[in-house]
Amino acid sequence: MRRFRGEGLNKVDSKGRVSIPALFRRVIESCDPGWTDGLQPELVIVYGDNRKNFLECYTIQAIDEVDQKISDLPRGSIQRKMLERLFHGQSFPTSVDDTGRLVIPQRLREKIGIKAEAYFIASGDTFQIWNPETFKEDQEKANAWLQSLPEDFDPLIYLDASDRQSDD
Amino acid sequence: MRRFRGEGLNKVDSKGRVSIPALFRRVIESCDPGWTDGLQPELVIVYGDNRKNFLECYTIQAIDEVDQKISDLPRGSIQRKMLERLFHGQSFPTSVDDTGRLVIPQRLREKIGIKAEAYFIASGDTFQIWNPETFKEDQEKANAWLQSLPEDFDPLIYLDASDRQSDD
DNA sequence: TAAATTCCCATAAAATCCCATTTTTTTCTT
DNA sequence: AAGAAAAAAATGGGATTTTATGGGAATTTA
Repeated sequence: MRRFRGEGLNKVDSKGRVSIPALFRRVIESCDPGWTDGLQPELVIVYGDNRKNFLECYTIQAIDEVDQKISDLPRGSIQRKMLERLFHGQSFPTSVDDTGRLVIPQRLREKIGIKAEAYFIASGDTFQIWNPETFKEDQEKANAWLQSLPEDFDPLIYLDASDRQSDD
Repeated sequence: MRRFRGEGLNKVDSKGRVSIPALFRRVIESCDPGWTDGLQPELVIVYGDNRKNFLECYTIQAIDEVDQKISDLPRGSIQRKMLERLFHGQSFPTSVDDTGRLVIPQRLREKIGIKAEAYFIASGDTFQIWNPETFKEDQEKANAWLQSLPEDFDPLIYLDASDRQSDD
């Protein structure tokens, strides 16, 4: 499973078009089982969680995994209903055009307050699209929190804390 | 099996006509084995479950699967009778017209309280048609529930809860 | 024959496609 | 190592196509 890595700031034009950082495109392509050179690689934008002020972009492989897990949940359960709404209803399937751009529909741009520029940041097997201002604020909060920690604190300690009982 | 994805709000005119979101049409077409370019793709509206205040729309493939499962049940069983009534009796076969619209009969519009607008939302291999107001209320309940959870709660945790017992 | 339904056509807005230009990055050459 | 050439990435704009929607005529239904 290839992972996204990196960040980028690109312009959004009046039609909502924005270039996807080239490195991200390589991942989107390789994680779309139906993609082959010349085609437009597909992806899915999930936007329904109101507590998040960014768009979360899933590769086809990543969203397929989510879909599979959802269908493993009991029919009629509240969890399943909620996740179906979020991932099936409040999501937008789209593709990367032949110039490497994505079109973010008006409604989604408004939702996260994007106007002239969009900030991209990798997040494991998804990447996020933010209003640059919003991201900056969020980042400052994160920095403040880091600052509150002892001088010699190393975030990597979290890694050792998570027991190596995993399943991958 | 192609899945529906996305949502949309469209106008309903005095004749009961309403555009089906274009992305949904692609799925309806590809899931109708008898469909070919130029024809009107078919689908089935199931409306009998009184606990649900929306219409559930099945592709031909999806309804065929349901029919198959029903016919696997023992004849005369209460379960079979109930499902036959719901899916065979209280359902309405129809098709998408050449302008991408569906006609919702008067009776069904009244059942779910649709007047000037209809809200569409994907739900796996079916999609639902709601009165926009009704959906909003329902969604607010879901949001309230989300809000009641810890700040950093991630709905995805439900996914991980379902054991990695899969077969892929 | 009145009401409802279907068919046909029209149009504005939005989304998509196609092509061109500018920037940036990489490669090649001296 | 500097500069030139080439390749890749980012961006801009116009033309074309698709959507969503409205309305009237023809047809069917009750």
